[in-house]
Amino acid sequence: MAPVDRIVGVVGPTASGKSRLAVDLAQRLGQSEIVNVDSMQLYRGMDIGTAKPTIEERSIVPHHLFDVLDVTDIATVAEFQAMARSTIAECHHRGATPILVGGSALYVRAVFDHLDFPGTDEDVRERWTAELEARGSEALHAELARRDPEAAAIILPTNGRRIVRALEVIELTGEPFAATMPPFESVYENVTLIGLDVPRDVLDVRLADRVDAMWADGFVDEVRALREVGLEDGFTASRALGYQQILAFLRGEMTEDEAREATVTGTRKFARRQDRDFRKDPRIHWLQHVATDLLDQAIAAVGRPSL
RNA sequence: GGCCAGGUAGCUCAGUUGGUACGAGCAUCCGCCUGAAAAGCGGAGGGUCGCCGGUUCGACCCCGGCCCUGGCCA
Repeated sequence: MAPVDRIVGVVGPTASGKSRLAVDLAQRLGQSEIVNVDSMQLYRGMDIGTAKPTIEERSIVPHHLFDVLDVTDIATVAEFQAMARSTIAECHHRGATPILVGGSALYVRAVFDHLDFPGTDEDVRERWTAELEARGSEALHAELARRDPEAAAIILPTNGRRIVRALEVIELTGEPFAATMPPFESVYENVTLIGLDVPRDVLDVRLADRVDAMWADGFVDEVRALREVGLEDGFTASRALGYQQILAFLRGEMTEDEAREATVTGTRKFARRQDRDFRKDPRIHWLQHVATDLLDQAIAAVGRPSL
């Protein structure tokens, strides 16, 4: 009998084999369901470029939070946090173990950690964004220093986006903006986080091969089709790796080859950042992605929850 | 074979009338991140300035020779 309210998380850089391990784990554990924790796999139609599990793979084990947004929708952490937590609650309600899989570090933390996102307001943010464009980040930083010296001391004067968000929160809540991240402490009781460890040189080869494979699978056509339904207007979706570059190619801003190259280097950079981010989380049990007994190790780790 | 341009950081290139390389972008490594986290911001490491010889107090920069790359001419 599965422990009550157990949660498993599988994290790691892109192309490390998370999806595969998750399905294997689900089958071995039984009574398990997979929950996506990837900001771009949220989008309908973004399949090839996000390496989304196929429909067949998803038919083996229940999968949640895939294909829940249109490319014109804006993905936000706060909304994702709510969706993910209620999905976890639903899994537990039906006696299943949710296995969360994803590479978006902040999204992972938003699910597990004590993160409370202050609200947002389109008009307020637009106004500050306009101010940023008109006056520059230095001037806005000075403005922030007047309203919230502590936040201003932490946020760099060059980081326009954080300054705008801080000003927005201060205006909305009337309270100072907490400019630092909380410690790695879970809101849940029984969590096991498994990280897939892939040496960087190995990862580089896998990434390049995977981008080539995506191209061969019709990545460009996928983007072309999504462009017809408004991908370029999608604030977040249009920035996804590969999609961003192919859109530039379709606009004639670069050659197709340059787009592919840029996708490879962009993905490599992203994977390194994911790796660095996850390394900082002391709760993660790291397993070698090539271990022949990877699944056994993962099962063993689940037997010893992180917290 | 002759002429021209060029050989400076891993890559693409700036730069100095001779006085310890002012470098930049990309890459690499690292840090930050609370409603765009496949996004945004920042820091660091890294160069015997093609090779050999000469001139000079001193050369990456001047002179000679050589090697390599690209282009033009034959």
